[in-house]
Amino acid sequence: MTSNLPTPSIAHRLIAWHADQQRDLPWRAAPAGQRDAYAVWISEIMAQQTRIATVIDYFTRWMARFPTLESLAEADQQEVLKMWEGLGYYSRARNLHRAAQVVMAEYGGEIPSSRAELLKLPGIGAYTAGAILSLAFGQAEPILDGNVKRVLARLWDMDRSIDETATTNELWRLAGEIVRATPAGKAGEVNEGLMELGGLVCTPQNPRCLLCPLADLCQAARNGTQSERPVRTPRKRTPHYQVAAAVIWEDAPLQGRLLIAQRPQKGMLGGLWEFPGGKQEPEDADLPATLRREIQEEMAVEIAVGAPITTVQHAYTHFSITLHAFHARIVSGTPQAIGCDDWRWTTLDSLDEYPFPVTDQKIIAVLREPSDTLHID
DNA sequence: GACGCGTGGAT
DNA sequence: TATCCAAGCGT
Repeated sequence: MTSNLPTPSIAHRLIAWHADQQRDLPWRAAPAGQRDAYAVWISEIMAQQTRIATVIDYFTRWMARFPTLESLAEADQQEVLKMWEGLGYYSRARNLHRAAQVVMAEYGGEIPSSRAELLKLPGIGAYTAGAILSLAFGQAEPILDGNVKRVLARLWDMDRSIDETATTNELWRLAGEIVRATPAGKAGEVNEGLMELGGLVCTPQNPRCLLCPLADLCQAARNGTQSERPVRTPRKRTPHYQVAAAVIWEDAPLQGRLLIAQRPQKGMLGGLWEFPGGKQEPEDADLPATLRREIQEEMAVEIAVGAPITTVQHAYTHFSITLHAFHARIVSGTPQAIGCDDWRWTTLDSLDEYPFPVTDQKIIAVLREPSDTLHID
């Protein structure tokens, strides 16, 4: 399925190209291979499934607030999630926080420098382990992320989907061959060069093959199949749901305190706060009925639903929603944390202290708009 | 192996 | 406007 390519030449060219073309990013203060392991770790976790342009500001703020692994381990989880607010995939932040505490307790605060030990830490998988080992500790360990998959799938013009396990194994093997053909101490530069090449030149659409240092070796370029590589397994269509959220006022609408609930640690948006509510089910006559049912189940109170506030459209990766927010008040009962981890009465101003998903942030923005239209009936 | 897990930029 | 999907990991 693959022809042999000169891996020492690939490594050599990647080192030269990387030295000349790599971007100036805040986590690249030191040369690849001798960076602070904590900074490498944070940047790699943030960059998972996330665009670099988005990561830059989050990384800078994070390192200002949690400059050391110890400062992260000692922080409150709510503050960690607040720093992650808006980045998505919040288990990354929860795992990072837990792993920092493990490293403090088990390794005296020193990030381990072996693959086996790194893989034990929550949130560190094969890719992140390889990145830390090569970029921080200079070890000749391979990495395989989306960029490297794409570059290698084109170099070897692979016609099997890169999402299949067999293909992934083959790609890991090739990434290992390249990094082992690298001069001592240069593995970080080669690994980062592969990623950077994928990010700047060997892009998913319209690859800049004329600028590629490996163009004459590339089997996809030779065969004219760049736009067909890598082969991906098509994903399923995403369903759409109607979701209702209640802004429950302790006193009158837009006055005094309102009720927020903390989502369970496990599952979607775990540990974040929200306006209580949920998905509309077939038995719900309308969205106010959805709200009354959900909040009775989650917090054991009966509510009266008032005027609509706003509607938010949002597309997640695997489904999309229309979120309808309503004013509401409690008719009977006192809130209990049943379907949520915790709940609070808070003022509109102090909502900033809590981490919220972007959908609820949009509701908050509307509540803060000076407006005469937010009456309850 | 398949699925759950967020967000926003590009096209 | 709709669709894709970016430096993956855990279950």
